[in-house]
Amino acid sequence: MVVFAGQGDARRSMALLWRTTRSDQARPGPKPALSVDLIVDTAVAIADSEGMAALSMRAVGERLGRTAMALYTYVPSKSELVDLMYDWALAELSTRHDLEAGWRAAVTSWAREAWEFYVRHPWMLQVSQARPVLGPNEYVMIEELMRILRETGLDAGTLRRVAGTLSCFVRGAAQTVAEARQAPAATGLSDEEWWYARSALLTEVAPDFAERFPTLTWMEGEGAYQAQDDTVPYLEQEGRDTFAAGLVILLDGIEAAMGEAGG
Amino acid sequence: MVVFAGQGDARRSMALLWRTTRSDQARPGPKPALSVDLIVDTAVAIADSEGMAALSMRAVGERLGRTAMALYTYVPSKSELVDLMYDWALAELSTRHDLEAGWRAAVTSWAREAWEFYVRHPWMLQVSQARPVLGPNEYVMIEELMRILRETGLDAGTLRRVAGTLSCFVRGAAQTVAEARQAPAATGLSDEEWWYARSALLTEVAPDFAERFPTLTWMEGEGAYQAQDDTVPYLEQEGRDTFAAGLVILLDGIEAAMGEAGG
DNA sequence: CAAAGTTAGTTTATGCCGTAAGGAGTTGCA
DNA sequence: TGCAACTCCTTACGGCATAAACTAACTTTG
Repeated sequence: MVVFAGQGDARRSMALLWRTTRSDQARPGPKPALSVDLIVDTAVAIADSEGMAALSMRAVGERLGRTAMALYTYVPSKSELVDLMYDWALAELSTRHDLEAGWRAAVTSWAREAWEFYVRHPWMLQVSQARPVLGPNEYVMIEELMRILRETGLDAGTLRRVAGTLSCFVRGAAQTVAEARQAPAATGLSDEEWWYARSALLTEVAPDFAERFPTLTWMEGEGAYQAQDDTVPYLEQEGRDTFAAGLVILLDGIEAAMGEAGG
Repeated sequence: MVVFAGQGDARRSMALLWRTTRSDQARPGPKPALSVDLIVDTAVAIADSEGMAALSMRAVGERLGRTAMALYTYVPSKSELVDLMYDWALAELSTRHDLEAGWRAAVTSWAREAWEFYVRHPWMLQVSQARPVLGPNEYVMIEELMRILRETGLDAGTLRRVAGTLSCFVRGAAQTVAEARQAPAATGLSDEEWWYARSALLTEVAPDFAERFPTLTWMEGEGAYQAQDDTVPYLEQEGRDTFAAGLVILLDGIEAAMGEAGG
């Protein structure tokens, strides 16, 4: 019997994720002033508003009027805290998309919701996906997508691949917009200011741009990079636009796969 | 006339990216023992083999037999170094995909190459996409994809959205596999060991798994999560698999869009 | 009721990080 | 010869996660 390194820690972190420990019975020592839930909530608030880079044990502790070390009574390490944040945030996703209007509408609503969720919590995209956290809400999210996709009649293996493709796309599309939103605050420049300054430098540094990049120059001329709506920052418009179009492309592709499989 | 914050730095970083500074003329002071290229090369080597987290100015300096501070003579800051690494690495992508066999084959080869590239340089995926680096090789990469896609006959706006969708998907799919590759080294556990330990804990912590997640349980039973090839780690197989299937789905979706547009 | 044991939270310290500041040594040009 | 420009170093600051040792609060046991 092999005992894997860190298995004891794994047990503790799974217990935290699935909340299987009972803490109602009286225990010696001072009453805890904090709780895991409170710490996770606070950490999520920091990551939402100031980004993952600003999330430190000190910062969380400070918001709660404690030192960084105080948190270690509740949570084994920062990485466990991030795992808890990850699963905790996923709880806000809805679990029952309507299948009345068909799988296409349901997938669309699942994807839109997930996209908005990631844009709202951009730090989620920085948590590694391999070796998933395996918390309850992550399973709920996957189960929900699979439940919808099963309506297509595709076999289980194809379903897994389709779901993976959708997830990759939604995450990727959300990341672009999330980064676009953070950029102005991070650099102190609006999209327009930034682009104005950069494009001036670009013609300075690459005066032969049009010859080197003819297709891009053509697209620029066709107005492919023109803002439609002046009230929304350009990069955000482009991101939303790409997501909407990409989703249709994917759904059409899935329908094609159903046709081939005789679904 | 507004002068934007950081524009002076922006000029220097653009000059570094596009290599428009000449250093051949004699200058006072000791001969530089290092060079921007050498530093960028070394930094890329570290990020490739040990991950972005292991990339520090001290680490780069040490490999070159210098202190961290020595690098600041060549490169203004770590974030500029990362920008240089980003564009430098992109240079290895090929610029002339064959269009003889049609756009589908060309897009497939572009996507495969990009996917392999990102898996080889996973740290690339951690460099923000909004406010792009705007180096020469980044433009080459986009130009090449657009050149291929233009064969579809779609309008410029649609092209932009299709290209964005493809990029999101390729990046997302590559990220999954890149993380899967790093996981065993990071945790000291193979996929199988890890899964074995975790699934034991999972039944402990969620004995009612089958009722809570019926679709996932069904898929498991159908063998959707079964490894096909014992010589390749499971997560990597799944990632490759998803990428291949997703690409076909996307291409079919693009064809559908061409049909609608009468292309 | 007192001693013992457990727990929450603190302070302190270690070894990382990016990088500012200032100094030492090297080189080309006046 | 001297100055200015240049490379590279040491030192230092404030940040980070977290280990270790401590205090103080509380329950349980004798």
